Amino acid sequence: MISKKCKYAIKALLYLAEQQEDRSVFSSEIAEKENIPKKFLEAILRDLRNFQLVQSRRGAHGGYRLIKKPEDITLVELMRVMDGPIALLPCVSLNYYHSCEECDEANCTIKPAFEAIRDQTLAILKQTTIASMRRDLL
Amino acid sequence: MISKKCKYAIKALLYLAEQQEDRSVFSSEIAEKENIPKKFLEAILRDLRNFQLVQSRRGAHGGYRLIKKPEDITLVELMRVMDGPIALLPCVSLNYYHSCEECDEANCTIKPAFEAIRDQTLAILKQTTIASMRRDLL
DNA sequence: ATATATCCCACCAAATATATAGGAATTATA
DNA sequence: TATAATTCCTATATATTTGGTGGGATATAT
Repeated sequence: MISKKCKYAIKALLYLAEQQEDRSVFSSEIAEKENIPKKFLEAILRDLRNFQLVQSRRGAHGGYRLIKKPEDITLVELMRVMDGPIALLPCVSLNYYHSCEECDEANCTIKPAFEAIRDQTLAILKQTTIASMRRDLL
Repeated sequence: MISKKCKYAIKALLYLAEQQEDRSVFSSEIAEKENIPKKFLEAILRDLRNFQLVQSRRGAHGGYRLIKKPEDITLVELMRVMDGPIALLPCVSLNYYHSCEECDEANCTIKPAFEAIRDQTLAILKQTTIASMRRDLL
């Protein structure tokens, strides 16, 4: 399962992707339209800004807009920054590796299987982008 | 990520699969060899027994043994009983479906993408079995 | 100035993950 | 039949993660 945080992030990005070019959107508008708790969404948008996916502007007429092309925002990237590793075991994670502690990694019997699963999972998740999920283009 | 519970379950089943036919193994032996907390492992083995994967016997000369063929124990089955849904969203889960509450499911824009991901993920996880992970057969 | 938005920090409750403790029930065997 | 060894069961403990909320500082347009 992805976290609600990640799901909200996807929905927020989709909402931004569906706007006219150069239109900024308030977090309150996204929160209302997508049914996302306002304060929680603010924190998520801040994250998305820190990860260089959206741009923000304060004050009256402020808001958020995409700064990365929807077709370049992959689900795998989003899941990694919001939820962490894609891999099913810490010891086979490409971006969040750490040892399993309780097992002898060199002789770990389940590692090869989980590496294969990781690679196949990554292939799937890289295909899905914000652009590919746009409701108005389905 | 899978939980430690699920990882321990996989390792315990693998250990059992590697024994001579009809040899029962104590939980204490598995715990020691696989570096799994003893009491935690007991609870996991009880679960595995309830799910009809292993058979247990009490008292002296008791222990556990597999009652399902290693090639018939798939990772997908194990992950489901230990950790719950495979799907990334509750609304696309085949075995643990529940609605997302905050969204209008009929018009949900991200659902189709996550259904596709679910199907591809299931295909991968069904291929991996306890038999396919046996260290002595690699 | 004022209204409006984002930004930031601290906190919080509930759920989940990861166990541990203590002892009851069962079984083989001396 | 006493004993030792093992599983079985319930309750409890602790840490981490998840999913938020509150208050107010900061920036911006008018």
